[in-house]
Amino acid sequence: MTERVRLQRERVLTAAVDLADSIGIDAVSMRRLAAELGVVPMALYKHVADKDALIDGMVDVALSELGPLEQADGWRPTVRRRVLATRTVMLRHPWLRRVLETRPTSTLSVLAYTDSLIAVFRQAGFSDVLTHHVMHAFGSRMWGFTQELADEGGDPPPPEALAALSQHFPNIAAMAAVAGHDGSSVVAQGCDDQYEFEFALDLLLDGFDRLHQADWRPRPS
Amino acid sequence: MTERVRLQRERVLTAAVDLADSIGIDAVSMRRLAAELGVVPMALYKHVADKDALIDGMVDVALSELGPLEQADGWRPTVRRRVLATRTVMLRHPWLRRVLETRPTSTLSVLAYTDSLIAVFRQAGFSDVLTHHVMHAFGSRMWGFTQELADEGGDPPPPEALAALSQHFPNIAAMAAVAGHDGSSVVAQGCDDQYEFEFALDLLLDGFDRLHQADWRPRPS
DNA sequence: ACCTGAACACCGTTCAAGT
DNA sequence: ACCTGAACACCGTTCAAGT
Repeated sequence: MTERVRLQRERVLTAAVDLADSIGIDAVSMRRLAAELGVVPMALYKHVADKDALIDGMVDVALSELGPLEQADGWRPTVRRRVLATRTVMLRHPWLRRVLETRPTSTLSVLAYTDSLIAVFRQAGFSDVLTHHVMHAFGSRMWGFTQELADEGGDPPPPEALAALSQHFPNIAAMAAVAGHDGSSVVAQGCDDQYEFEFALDLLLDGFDRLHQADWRPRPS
Repeated sequence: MTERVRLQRERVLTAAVDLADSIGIDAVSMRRLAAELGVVPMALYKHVADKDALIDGMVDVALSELGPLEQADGWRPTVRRRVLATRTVMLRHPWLRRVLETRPTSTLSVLAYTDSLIAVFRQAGFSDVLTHHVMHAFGSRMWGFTQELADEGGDPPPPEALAALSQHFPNIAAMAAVAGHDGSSVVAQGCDDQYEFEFALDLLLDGFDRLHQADWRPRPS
């Protein structure tokens, strides 16, 4: 009985995840989701308290694709591997980025993920204070997403717009003209997000490592 | 005539900013804003094309509180000062964080801000490639906001919830128990966001500096 | 006791009717 | 030519009526 309810709830949540994957989270409404499942909108309220609970559940479903954290070698490769694995989940569910960034409420799976990452630093001998700051500095990058600076998706801008842009914003234009690390122009095919993400990730990890090695501690006040 | 239209538009936008500041951006609707201004909802559409344009305009208004970038000393204090100044604007308009994070479209003021920051690095002799990566690594932190890891606002959790939390998530609990840099418990009064932001900012600037000093260049592929 | 259709209080935006 | 009320196509959620 409760087993059946759980299954029904799971079915609702995975349907919501699939729907968000295909039509975007903004288009996922209780009514649309109900239609997708062939039920009346109100039927959903037996499985989720309200729309907020639905989204929390969607986060749980998506994060469940992530296995438990595997700690084989040192803290640094462990964290790196973990975050990059999380990143692949984020790429699979593009709506997840905004949901995690936007909503302050933490579901159990979010807390569990954060907890397991903190554990890696602490077990590696990071002091609690340093770990605290390190996690703040990590910020949303611990979820494996880059900050989107520019449009990213959508059509490339028309040539005349590019000309106007480079006139008004020569520095942005110069950045856009930088060749990707594979030699191709960034303008042509956008940034190599994976490369940029790993660059920033390694920069952070370098910083963490350096502070840890130097036995960083807070200034006495 | 066009002057009058501009003034009217400005009035609509600043009213929207004030409204978002006081009741939150989610509660700002075309209808609510119109009511605030004592006009019929449709009247707004003479000054803004649609709600997206309204929000773009709100971003412009908020960012206009920021003066032009002042470059007196080296790149590092210049960038640091600039970002911390931007942070005060963000704190004044809490809705701005989500708007900037969420919407990929860039208004002119957003582009101008980004361009002026890029200029600082380039003029300091950062190569274009390095500047590119550095701006990506900077990410949304160039806007002066920390990533919100936890709830932040709202009521503090009840004691029994804390007990349950520390049992299931001992590492998160340990982080929460870390004393703030002024010696007070974080649990009692939340993190010192300003401190955490500057910590992360300096960590990034350290990394940028180190790469620049070492004359970093991309690996040949 | 359970289910659900209608209804409520909202949205952003279109459009035709009115001046 | 300008303005605007009504209307359209949506929301999330309540609640009472029906079985």
